[in-house]
Formats: sequence, C-alpha cells, structure tokens
Amino acid sequence: MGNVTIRDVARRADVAISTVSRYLNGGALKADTRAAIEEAIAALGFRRNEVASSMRRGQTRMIGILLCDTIEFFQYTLYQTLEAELWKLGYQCILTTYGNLNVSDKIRTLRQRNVDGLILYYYLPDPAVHDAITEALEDGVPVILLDSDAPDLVTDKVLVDNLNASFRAVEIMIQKGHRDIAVVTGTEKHPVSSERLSGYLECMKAYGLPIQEGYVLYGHFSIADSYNAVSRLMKLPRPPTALFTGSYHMTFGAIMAIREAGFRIPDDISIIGFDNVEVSEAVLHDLTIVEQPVDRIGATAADLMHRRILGENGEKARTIRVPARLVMRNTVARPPKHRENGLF
Amino acid sequence: MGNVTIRDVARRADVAISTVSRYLNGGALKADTRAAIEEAIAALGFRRNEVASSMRRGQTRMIGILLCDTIEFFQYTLYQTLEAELWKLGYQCILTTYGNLNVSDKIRTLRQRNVDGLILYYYLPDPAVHDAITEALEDGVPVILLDSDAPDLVTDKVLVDNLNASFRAVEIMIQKGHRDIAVVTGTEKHPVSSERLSGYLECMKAYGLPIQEGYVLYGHFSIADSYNAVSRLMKLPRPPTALFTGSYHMTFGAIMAIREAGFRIPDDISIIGFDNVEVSEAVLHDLTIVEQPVDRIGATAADLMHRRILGENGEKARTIRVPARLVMRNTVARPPKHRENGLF
DNA sequence: CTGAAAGCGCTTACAG
DNA sequence: CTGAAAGCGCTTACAG
Repeated sequence: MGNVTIRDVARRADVAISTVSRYLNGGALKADTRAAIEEAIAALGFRRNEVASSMRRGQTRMIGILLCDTIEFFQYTLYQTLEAELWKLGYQCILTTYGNLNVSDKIRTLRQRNVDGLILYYYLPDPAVHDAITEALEDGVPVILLDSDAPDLVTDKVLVDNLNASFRAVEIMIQKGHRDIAVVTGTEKHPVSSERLSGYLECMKAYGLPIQEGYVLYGHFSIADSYNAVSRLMKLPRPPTALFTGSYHMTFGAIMAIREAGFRIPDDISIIGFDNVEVSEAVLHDLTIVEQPVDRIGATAADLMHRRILGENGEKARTIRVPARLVMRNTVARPPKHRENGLF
Repeated sequence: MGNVTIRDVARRADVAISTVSRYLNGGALKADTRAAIEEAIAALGFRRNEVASSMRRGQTRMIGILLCDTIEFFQYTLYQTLEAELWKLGYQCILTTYGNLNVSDKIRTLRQRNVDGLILYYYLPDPAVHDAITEALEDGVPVILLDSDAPDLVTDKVLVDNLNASFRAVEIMIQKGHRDIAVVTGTEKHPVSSERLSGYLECMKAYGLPIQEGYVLYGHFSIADSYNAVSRLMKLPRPPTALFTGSYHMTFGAIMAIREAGFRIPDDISIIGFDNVEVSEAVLHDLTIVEQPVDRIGATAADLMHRRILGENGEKARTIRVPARLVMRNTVARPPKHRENGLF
C-alpha cells in the first residue's frame, strides 16, 4: 500500500481513470460504477495524492502562516483557532515564525510552495517584508494581516479594536474615582501596544486627568518585563491606585509584582487586564479584564481567507475590527478617599 | 510574473529545460550556460514551483507536526526550535494540534500531503492513533515521537530524561536537610508527568523519607491548576518545607500561591522548578531549576528526521534521551531546624 | 556539458 | 454517464 494510484483503482473497478477522478471530485456517477469504485478504493487502501492534485489544479489548499516568536502565548492560541477553522474548510497550514532568518525570505519560500493564501502577523515596518507582501498581492495571492492596520498595504486585515477596548477599561477606573492610573503594555513599535496605549491616553485626556511621571510602562509582552516594570512602579513615591495591563502574561507579572510589594488588590490598587477569559478564569477568577477575542480573530480570518480564495469577496480589501468585551469582575474598587479624582 | 516556468527560463536562456533543471539542482554547467540561465531567472523573476518538483521527486520536503493544544507554552517554544532547525535543512512544517477532530484522521490527512516525515507529540494511548502511526511506519514514512516512550511503537523517539532530572532535584533538597517535600506536576496520564513524579518518589524512597499525605499534587500543566493545588497545599496543618514543580507555568502558579499564603522563599519553603532557563531568568532570576532543554529536543528531532529521510540512520529505531541540567540558584535553603531530616 | 523524451498522479475539457 | 487524451511544471535516466 502507500502508493496505490487512481490508475490501480480504475483497473480494479474496471472504469477509466477519469471516472475515478470524477468520483473523487464529487461528480455524478451511476450507482453501480460508484459502488465498484468504492469497493476498489477500500480494497486497495487508496488515498488521493494531494500533491499531484494540487499541481494539476493549481491550488494547494495550503495556507502559509507567519507569527511572532515572542513568548506571549496569544500566538499559539491564535494559531490553534486559525488552524482548526481552516482545517474544517479543507486547508492545512504551514506555520513559520519570525526568527533569525529573514522574514521576506520566509514569505517567498511559503509562496514557492504555492500556498493558496498567506495569513501574517506582521508589525515590524520592514520594507523588505512590505515588498514581499506586495508581490504576493500583485500575483493574486490573498494576504490577511493580523493585528496590523499597515495603511500602505491594501489587503484584508483582521484586528482587535484595541483602542476602544482600552479606552473603556480606563474609563471604568476613572468612573470608580481613580485619577492615578498607570499602564503597562508592549513595546512601542507594536501597533497593538500603541493602540492600547492610545486608548489609555485618550481616555485620560477626555476626562482631563494628568499622566503622572513614570506611569507609562513598556516592555515585551512577557511576564518578566511586566514584573520588572511594575516592581519599579510600585516603588514610586506616589504609586498608582489603578493599573491597566496590556496582555495575559503582563497581567501575571504585574500581579506578582504588586503582591510582592505588599499592596492588596483591589483595596490598594485596582487592576484591569487584557486577555482571554477561559485562561485566566481559574487562577484569577476575580480579575476584571478586557477579553481578547482570539477565537473570533481566528474564525474571522479563516472565513475571510476562504471567501477570498473562492473569489467571493469582490475586489476591494476589507478591514474587520473584532470588538473586545469587558468582563467585569472584582479587581476594581474605589481608591482611598484622599486619592479620588473628584469627578464622580 | 508569478507563473513563470522553467520553460520560459529555458527559452530566454536558449537552453533545454533539462539544463535549467540541472542548474536548479546544482548540477555541473559550463560557465556561460550558467550565466545565461541566471540572467533569465533574474529577468523573469522565476521561482521553482515546489509542488511540481515535489510530485516528480516523490519528496515534498514537508514535515507534518502534531502537538498538544494545552496552554503550556512549552509546545510553542518546541515548535519554534523544531521549525527553525528543519527550515535550515530545507523543510517546511505543517502544524496541527490535538483538537475536537480525530487525531488519527489528522495524521492521515498529513500523510495525504505526502509529508516526508511525521513528528508527533503523542501521549494519549489511543488505539486509533496507534494504528495511524503504525501505517505510516509500514509505508516507510519516518515518525519521531516526542516526550513519549510508547514501548509498543517501534520508531525513533526523543525525550527528556525526566526521571533522572526529578530525582536529582529532589535529592538536592534532601541534602539540604529537607524531609517534608511536596511535588506538583501534570496529569497522571501524561508520561512526562509520571516520569517526573517517579523521580520524586524514587528519590524519597532511596533516602527512606515518607511521603506526607496531600503532598503529591496533580493538575494540567497550567498556572491555574498549580496555583489552586499549591494554595491548598500551603493550608495543610503541616505545609511542606520544599516544593518541586513540574513545569514553567506550574512554577509561576506555585510561587503566586506561596507568596499569597504568606510564606517566604526560600526561608519558609524551598522551591525547584522544571523549565527553560532563558524564560524564567528575568523574573525568577533566583529560581533554582531543572532546565528543560527545548532547543536540544528540537534540534535533535530535526537532525534525526533529516538523517532518516536521507536513509543514513540504518534500520533500527533510535531512542534519544536528552539530559536535563540543574541550574542552581537561590531558592533552595535549609529548612527550619526542627523540620530537618537529620540525614546530613 | 547539454538535449529530447518520458513520466510523476492527477484533473479537465472534449467527445460520444 | 463514461472514456481517451492532453497537460500541470518539473526531474531523471538516456543519448550524444
């Protein structure tokens, strides 16, 4: 077994190979022809050679995926939903991540495999990568950008409405009476971080609150960077009474640092994290969070890709912003009396 | 561009297509022939169609990879090193994870893509999966099992020497004078967990120490499960003076729970984690750990796969145990006097 | 060192 | 509803 071909099946079923092919592709067949083919397939253990099929059809039903190599587990979760959704639609995924190697080369290598589409988590504004993406687009290969609104790339995009989500999170803290609100988020270069930061800044501005010195913290999306940054934060002469954290791992790091510094949540400091519900539920069962809709991002991107491949989406590029949801729980309380903002 | 073929290159360079093919495959060429082909390739923007090449050669240079869908980020890190190493060797990876869908079907679908090999993180003893793996092996498709020593599957295996590593970690605690040592590790079904647990049990036995009731804790390899388990542990009438944790995430959960319960590390309780150095370095810079050699697992598996494909490994299946390394830092101290084991 | 020819395993018009 | 034939873009013996 193993290299049984359509020819063997045809011979055994006593039909032409084109008939077997028709069977495989769901064409109309007389009942007994169908039965004979099915018998032959079962008896021989035939499985279609997808490589040959891909070559002939000019479609591989493979999607190339490029993700970051950060520790942030968001990437892995995202891949899983993406892959699961695409699998249901009949696609398999080739996954690569940023690495020592040149990202634009990775994209080109993926293209040499004749992937039917490319889903990229792309945020570093690298001109070489930009070119590789443009080439793909010019050659008619659909590209979906995740978590990036790169305005100079005219292609489909799926992103989380980070700005609004952050705005609303900060707003809730303000409405509880907080004024000294800090934020810790990813590196400035990352559009996700900067959108989350913008939400914070815009909200503070909207309510006329000042940004205290040392209250805006950056780092990688990691437990470590957040832990270190928040440790410093809590040592400030005037530590914040509320903190907004930019990711799952960052939330853990922040909580560790806060507790270690001897502050209680939410009595001394309120906290709102940014992440995925199911995950934080168990440990941080009382954490108020902005829910990162990973499943919806994955499902949306998969669906968009499928339609694009079928040519159902019309010509123009679409940008889909998946909304984030606030999950109110118990880590936001009023600040100590003397530190209220006096607005409410 | 985009569908420039070898034929176009041949025409422009005024040579036969077989000559272009020879160029692409590194054959010997006269200098001017070579130059003409290179000129044509550059001018036309030709890139070899890997699908056609795969079909003709009967080799796809693609490796199918199956991993868990657990939260544990070990999987993602592992994939990254695996993929990076394989990429260097000229392979791309199709990644799928356990999911709602049938794992044996996933393996078969991967095989229909004519992957050159399969690298599987397989631990659930599912007979259907077992069959799918056996089929692959029978058809001559190399399979590497990760972190599993499934004795009834005669194939290459790469695993961490969990048992020894755990034994040594626990031994260090015992030599520091500990007697009341607890362990928190993954679900019993997982061979990795059970090996780590065995190391603990064997070491305790070797030194004649009793296992206190409630000191052996299970959970998923997650921050959450570990946090919950260790929270209970620290509420026992006689909490342990030392704890061995079974994974990266579990270590975080344990530390959170310990600190929250008001215990100091290492004054009140010593701790040794099981994980990857680079990652924990920043936050838990003083944590004594058993280093999980993710990079070596990935590199070893990639190398083994490559040789297997080239047919260099001879006939018989190899099992490679990658040793873990103890990284001594500062989270192991002597227990309080009255709780010493009196052995040292 | 180079070319002409066959063929990898399918699918797709085109006849019948 | 079914079959014979051409061809997808390469690689690989085989000649020369």
